[in-house]
Amino acid sequence: MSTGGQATELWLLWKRAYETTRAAIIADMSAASGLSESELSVLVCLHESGGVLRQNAIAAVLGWDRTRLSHLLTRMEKRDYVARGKVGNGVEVTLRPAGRRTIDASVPALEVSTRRHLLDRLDPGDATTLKAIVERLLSEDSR
Amino acid sequence: MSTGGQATELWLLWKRAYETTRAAIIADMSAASGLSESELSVLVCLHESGGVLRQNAIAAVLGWDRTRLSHLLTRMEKRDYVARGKVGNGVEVTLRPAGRRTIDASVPALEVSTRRHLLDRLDPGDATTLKAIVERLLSEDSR
DNA sequence: GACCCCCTGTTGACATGTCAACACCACCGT
DNA sequence: ACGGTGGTGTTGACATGTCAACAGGGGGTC
Repeated sequence: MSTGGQATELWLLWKRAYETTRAAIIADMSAASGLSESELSVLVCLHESGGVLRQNAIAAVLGWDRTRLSHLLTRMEKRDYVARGKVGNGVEVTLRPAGRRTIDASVPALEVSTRRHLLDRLDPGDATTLKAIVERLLSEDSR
Repeated sequence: MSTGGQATELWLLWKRAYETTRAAIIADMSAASGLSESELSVLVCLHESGGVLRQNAIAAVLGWDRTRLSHLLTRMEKRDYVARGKVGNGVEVTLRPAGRRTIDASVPALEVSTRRHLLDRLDPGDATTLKAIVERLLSEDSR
């Protein structure tokens, strides 16, 4: 039947589990706040940094392409979630009241949703192990 | 600094690790075969099932939306990777020679790539644990 | 058979992401 | 001051995904 090797098999399983979990969390968050996944990511970034960040820094934290962020911020600016201002070389992104209200409401909802779809489905030991594993994957960046 | 709870923190870490790994594997596979991630998924599905599947079944296996698959298959049909034929209620998707050649070449490349970016970065024990964890996430489908 | 309902898939409009080309500014050496 | 170079963002064309509306077959029930 399956001709995939060990590594492929693990990858496909991981992929499917991640995407299933992701879909569930996105659905929750979209219902709770009307935010898309990307918008939420950006707002969480800003929230955790006090509300102001260089566009550059956001892209780095999220591991995103500059272009993608630029397009997204253009859309978010229109909805008045954030403002952009030139700073020397680059651009500074600032959380605006509407964005702050939304993200303040979303952070607790996100914790509830991630707990329900992820943390509560794992044994306490597994949660610890999973965290260790992903941290190792992220740190061994001999990319 | 960060005001996220435990569950959110774990989720964001997992997300970042997954997306980083995914990007690396996609880059490899795109270079090796010219296939996009979605096309590869569909071809792997067909490959593992002997070359013929109901459109319905593909969507179920991949956990995809009907619409997405329909659009993608339309594009893949044009490139002659697959053919579609009506069967009773639904549609049967068949692997065509060009598609078969491509996937036959890609399966070994995928194993190499997933080994390099995922399996080899984990301790043997961690690999086993990760597999167990994702299988649990997938099976406890009290969705 | 006529009707109804569910399952399957398609279509078109729109949202989002990607890619390559470009514009701009800061810094550096001369 | 001048020109070069690298880092930063934007833009437009295109690829891909999502959503809601629709089309049509199968299998019930009467």
